[in-house]
Amino acid sequence: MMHKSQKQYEKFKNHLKTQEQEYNDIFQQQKIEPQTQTVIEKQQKRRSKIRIIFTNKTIQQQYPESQESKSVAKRSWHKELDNLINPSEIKDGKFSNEEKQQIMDIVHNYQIQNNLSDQQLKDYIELKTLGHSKIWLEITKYIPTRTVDSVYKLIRRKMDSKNRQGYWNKEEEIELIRYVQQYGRKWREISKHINRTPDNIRNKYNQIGEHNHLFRNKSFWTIQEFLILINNIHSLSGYPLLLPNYDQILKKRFGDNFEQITFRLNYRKMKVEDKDIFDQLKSIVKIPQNIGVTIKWTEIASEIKTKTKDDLRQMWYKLNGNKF
DNA sequence: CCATTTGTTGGTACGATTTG
DNA sequence: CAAATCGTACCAACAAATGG
Repeated sequence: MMHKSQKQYEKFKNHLKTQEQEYNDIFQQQKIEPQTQTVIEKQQKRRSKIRIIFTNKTIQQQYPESQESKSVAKRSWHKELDNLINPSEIKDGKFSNEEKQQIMDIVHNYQIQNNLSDQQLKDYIELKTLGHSKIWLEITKYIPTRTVDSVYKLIRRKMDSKNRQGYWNKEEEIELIRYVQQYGRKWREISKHINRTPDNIRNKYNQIGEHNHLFRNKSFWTIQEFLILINNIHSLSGYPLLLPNYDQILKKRFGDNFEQITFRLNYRKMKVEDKDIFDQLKSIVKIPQNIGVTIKWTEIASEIKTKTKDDLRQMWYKLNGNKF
C-alpha cells in the first residue's frame, strides 16, 4: 500500500534537507562576510531582472515590549461599562454558537421589554431610525465577556436583512463593478443598491482582484509571478528566501526565458511537468520556521496585478505545506 | 459616540482526478 | 464505479483603523 506519491514525497523531503543544509552554509557565509554579500548582490542584478535585496536580517529578536502594549482592555464606547468588568475576561475572536444564541435571546428580550415591533427593531439595527442608540449599551450589559463594539458589530451583521449568503453570479459581479465605478469603495452605499451586505460586497470585490480584476490570471502562475512573491516576502521579512544561485538553477533547467514559464499547482489537471516545476521552485526557496512578520498581501498584489492577494496567500500557504 | 472601511484569517464548495 | 483526495476559487467573519 505504499503510494508512489508517498515515495516521491520522501525523496523530495530528503532532497529538501540537503538543499537546506547547503543553503544554511551559504547563509552563514553571508552573515559573516558582508563583502561576498555585495558581490553576490551584483551578480544577481546582472543575471536577472528580478530584484533581490540581501538585507539579511539576523534572526529576529522578538520585541518584548510589543506584547504589553496589546493588552489594554478596551470595552470601547461607554466608559461606565469599563468599570464594571474585568478586562481579563474580555474575549476575542469568533463568537461561538452558544454566544450568538445568547446574544440574540437578549436582543429578543430587549425587543419585548421595549415593546418594539419587528420592523422597529430592524430599523434600529439598520440605523434607519435614530434615538434608540442605548440598545447596544443595554444589551452588552448582559455580555460581560465582549466589548460593546464587538457585540454591536455582531448584531448588525447577523440581523442585517441583506445578510443573505451564497454565491455571486456573473450578472451580480458586473453590477458590482459598475457600482464601484460609480460610487468608489463606498460599500454601505453600494449595499443600498445590491441585495448584499457591505462586508459581503467588499469581500467579493477583493476576491475578484479589486481594480486589477481585468488583469487577473486565474489558475496559471508564471515563474516570474512566483519569484516576485517570494522576493516581496524576502524584503518584508529580511530573510533571503531564494538560494543565491536560484536563477542559474532555473536557467539550466528551463532555459533563458524561465520567467515566462507557466505552471499550475493542479498538476494533474494539465501538463505533466507542472508538478515538476513547482517542486523545482520549492527546492530553490528556503523558508524559516517563523517568518516573524505579517505579510502585506495587498501591497504585493498591487505589484503582481495578475494575482489577487488571496491567490498569493494561498500560494504561500501551499508552499509552506499548510492546511486546505 | 457611534458608523464605515480596511486588514486579516478561517473556512467551504466543487470539479477533476486518483485510488481502492 | 464509488469513495477519497486535491487544488483552488470562493465565501464568511472577526478586530483594527479611520471618519464624522
